[in-house]
Amino acid sequence: MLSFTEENYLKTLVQLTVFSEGVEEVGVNSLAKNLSVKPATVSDMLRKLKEKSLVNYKKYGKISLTEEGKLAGMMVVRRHRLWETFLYQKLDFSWDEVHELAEELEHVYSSKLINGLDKFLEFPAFDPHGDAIPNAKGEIALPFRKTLSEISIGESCRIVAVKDNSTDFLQYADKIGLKIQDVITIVAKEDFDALTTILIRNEEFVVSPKFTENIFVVCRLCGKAKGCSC
Amino acid sequence: MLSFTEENYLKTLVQLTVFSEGVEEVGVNSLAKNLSVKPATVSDMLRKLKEKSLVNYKKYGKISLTEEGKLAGMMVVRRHRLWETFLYQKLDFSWDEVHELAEELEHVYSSKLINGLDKFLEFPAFDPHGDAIPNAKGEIALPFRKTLSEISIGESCRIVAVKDNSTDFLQYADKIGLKIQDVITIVAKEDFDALTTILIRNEEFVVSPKFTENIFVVCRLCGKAKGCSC
DNA sequence: TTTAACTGTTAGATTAGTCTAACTTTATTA
DNA sequence: TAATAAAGTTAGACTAATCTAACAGTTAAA
Ligand SMILES: [Mn+2]
Ligand SMILES: [Mn+2]
Ligand SMILES: [Mn+2]
Ligand SMILES: [Mn+2]
Repeated sequence: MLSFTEENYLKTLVQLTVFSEGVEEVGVNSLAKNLSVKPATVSDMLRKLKEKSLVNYKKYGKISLTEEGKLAGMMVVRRHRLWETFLYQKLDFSWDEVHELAEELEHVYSSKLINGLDKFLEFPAFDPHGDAIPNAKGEIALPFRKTLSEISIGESCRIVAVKDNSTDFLQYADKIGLKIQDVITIVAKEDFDALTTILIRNEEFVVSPKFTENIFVVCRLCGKAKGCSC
Repeated sequence: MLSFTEENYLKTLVQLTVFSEGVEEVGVNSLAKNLSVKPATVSDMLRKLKEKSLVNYKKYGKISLTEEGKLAGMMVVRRHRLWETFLYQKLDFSWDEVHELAEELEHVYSSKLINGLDKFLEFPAFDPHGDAIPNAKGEIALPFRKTLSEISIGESCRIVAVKDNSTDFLQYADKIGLKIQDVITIVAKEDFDALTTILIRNEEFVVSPKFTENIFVVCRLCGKAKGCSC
């Protein structure tokens, strides 16, 4: 049995490695920052997680997940995203309200519950933020995606997900009418401060790099992020 | 904010007083037994609950809930029973599977979640075990009910709820085909050991007092437990 | 290559919730 | 009423998760 806290460490490690293209291991400070605890606390906990064969790690070394740890972390992500989908689809929560509650619900462990929920929702592929939901085996389709900040002037793309799940960001996105699957065109971009003018449904908005870096997009025609020849 | 543990103390106090006809206060030992902890632990916790004005209590005295404590305890019961209903109605859990999971889900606090769930389930009045669900204000219709053990030979009654929520008991009830709203007739009862022969849907079963004391019934015609003149 | 900056570890303290063992108060029974 | 039993409290200890402060190891710069 894993405690809430252990599960949070594993989930965060999944986010920091599995979901971070090209990153296989992290340091104590980075993990501590992402968990909002002090490095000393992480050092301690790592001993316990290593004891349970959930992480690969040695003193002063880098941290990575074992297969077992990765699976456990993936299951937390699965539960989180299924609950978000439930709240959004069935209880009429908005996409900026679901994350906080899912942080708690994700720790209620029961395969029967979570697989029942999956079936009840008719096996959704994505959560309300456009993130893929791992299946019962902990497998997930890791998509190649660009961020909106990588798109050039004059080009169009399709929003598939958001990186930031914070209330602030999501409510701002709502305010300018942005939705998953929308098409965005880059109208202009300042070299100086990267302020970008975008076009959504015939309306223009000036947005910051903080915004454009938080939006995942693919080619609006073929759905690919890399090697698209449309 | 109340911790899981504090919520469990309050919920148990509600069960031991509010839901126990004629009982207004309990002792440390009884509370300890019901929470599966030692009396010393309860003594400690009572200081904290008193500090927060959730219980009335003084050293070596009896324990009762304040209005505030009662409301908080009722909300835990509300969450518990709504989750049981959700699992039973929407995720196809059987009535002997829901209790354990609801013990965890009941501690996820969010009015929006719980009132949303209530609405989604179309404001159910009873949980799968026949127990009334408190409303959003913590109010509940406390029914007068007898236990099956109080019914005389030759009389019939209608099952409205079960007292025991344990897997063992509920699976046994399933095995003999017992369901909420069934009509039961007392065929015979031994003075010696209170073994009782009952009739459900034209089948006879011999059951123990442990069983008959765990079944709540009312008059099969008027639905009353007391003062029925049918 | 030596120092400075950064990264990570350890020691000691704290809090919540629990326990056992010893003690105190209240209730019951002889 | 005095002895005994039952109920309840307190002291001291433990675990998990956290912190701060001091220390140690690693990396990068001067
Ligand atoms: Mn989320
Ligand atoms: Mn999400
Ligand atoms: Mn229950
Ligand atoms: Mn129930």
